[in-house]
Amino acid sequence: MPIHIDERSTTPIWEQIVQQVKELILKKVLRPNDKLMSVRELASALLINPNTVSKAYQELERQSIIETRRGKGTFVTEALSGQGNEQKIKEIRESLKLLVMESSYIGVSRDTLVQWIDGYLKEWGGEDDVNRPQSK
Amino acid sequence: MPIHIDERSTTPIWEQIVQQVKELILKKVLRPNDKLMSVRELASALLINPNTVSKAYQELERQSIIETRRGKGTFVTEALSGQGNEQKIKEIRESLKLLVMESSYIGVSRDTLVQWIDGYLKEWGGEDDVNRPQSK
Amino acid sequence: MPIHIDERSTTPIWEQIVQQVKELILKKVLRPNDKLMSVRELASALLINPNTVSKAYQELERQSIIETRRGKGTFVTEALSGQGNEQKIKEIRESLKLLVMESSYIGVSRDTLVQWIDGYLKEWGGEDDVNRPQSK
Amino acid sequence: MPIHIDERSTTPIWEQIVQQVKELILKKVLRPNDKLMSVRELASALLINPNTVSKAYQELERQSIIETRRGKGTFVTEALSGQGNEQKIKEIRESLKLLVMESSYIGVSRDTLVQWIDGYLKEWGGEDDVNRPQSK
DNA sequence: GTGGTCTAGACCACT
DNA sequence: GTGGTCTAGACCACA
Repeated sequence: MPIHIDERSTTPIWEQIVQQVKELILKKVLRPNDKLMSVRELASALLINPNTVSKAYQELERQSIIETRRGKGTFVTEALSGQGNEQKIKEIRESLKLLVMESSYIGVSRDTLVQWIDGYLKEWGGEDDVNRPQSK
Repeated sequence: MPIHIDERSTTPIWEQIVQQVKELILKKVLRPNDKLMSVRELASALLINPNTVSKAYQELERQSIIETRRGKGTFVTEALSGQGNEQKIKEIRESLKLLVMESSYIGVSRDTLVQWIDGYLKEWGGEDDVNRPQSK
Repeated sequence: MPIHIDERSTTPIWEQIVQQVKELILKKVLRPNDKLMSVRELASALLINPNTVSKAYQELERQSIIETRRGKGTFVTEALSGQGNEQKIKEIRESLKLLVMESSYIGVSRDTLVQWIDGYLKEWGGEDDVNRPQSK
Repeated sequence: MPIHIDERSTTPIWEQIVQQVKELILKKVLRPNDKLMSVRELASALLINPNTVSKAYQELERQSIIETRRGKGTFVTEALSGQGNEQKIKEIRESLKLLVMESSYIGVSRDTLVQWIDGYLKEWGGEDDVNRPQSK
């Protein structure tokens, strides 16, 4: 569970953790029912405040990506909901819009963007529906 | 120059203004040498503090997107240089990565993303007609 | 971290701070990873508004001279990259031109100018000793 | 008397005029007792407000670089004072300090600076004491 | 505790 | 009229 923090980054540490856990799951380094490091373990490993890790875990739980089983620890949830969270989609579209705008300004072409997207998807496992193992 | 602020959003007001001005330029509603609303005008139109507008304008100027002429007002810059800002590209790639991650989780396919991108680019298209009518 | 403000000067306070911080770094009074005074501390020390200090710090960060770590404070950046900023060079040449013009008018010779330059460079010299004593 | 204004520049127009007049004198395009264009002439030539030209001329007069002879016009003064205006010297030293600081940051060497200085002096007429014709 | 954002209102230089 | 700067004081997220 290799997570590393960039202290300089402007994105909050707890958010960096959230993002990296998600990435580890997409990359299948972490799989459903795998146990995460405890809050204290991870905090001391990263040399940060346990509160910060806790906040990250809470956010991940809120997104139903992990779940805590009392007395046992924190685990990756079984199935990742592919339910079209409308709110989330809106956010993604908004982010994408800004991203395409910025790309336009500095001269990054459409095709380059698409290439980058494909690059990431390939890196994380190829199949188009990696995130919905039960369907199909 | 229709700008509107989302008070609830977590992104700072000044940044919302920056983004929307950029969008207006991409959409060619604002064209090179066009005058922006004055700091005071825009501030009272949006019911926000002039300082906030000022900060937005200063950031836009820093990015060479607009320029202020003393005592005259603020204007859209002549040409948008496509200088390959490496730092900026890094940021875009990072954002894109997160965005693709989120998309995977929520079940948004690669093709949908590409469609969205093409949609935005088309919307800002290259036509040279002044103030494209929103209808059509 | 001795900074002092000239209230009479026409150059903005925030810019005076920027300049003096830069000077302190060149003089090696401040070194990479050193922590700057907090916005509030410096503001109350200088009897100015925290916003003004903040603006100075933000400008220094924009120039990659310092960096802020959330909730921790503001620190001197590791390495000063000598990236050949063309725009900046143009500005320097312009300033230098004016300066030489003024010098000519007032009867300051070329050699005097060169002496002054050497004086400054020597003052900020390359020695690696921490906090060079002003005495000696 | 070729003067041109950069509307985009952040330095005030009146100051641009002051600088360029000084430069023209150093370059000997304008010589002692030469008549300057009238305020109105110059203003309409530059498409700017006469007040702005007036302000520039006032500043030049304040520095004893030009003088107005009532009913006759404005003229370049006879001899340029080489008196070591202490205040002015202080200002020059301060500017030079900042300039050298900035140069250090972006990696412009001492020798480059000296070359630039020599370049300007040569451009304006070579002799070291161009500005004090009466001595020697 | 840290820095980031915003408001309210003031003054200034430039045109 | 324009934008730039500063003050006073408030609230927020982050650690």
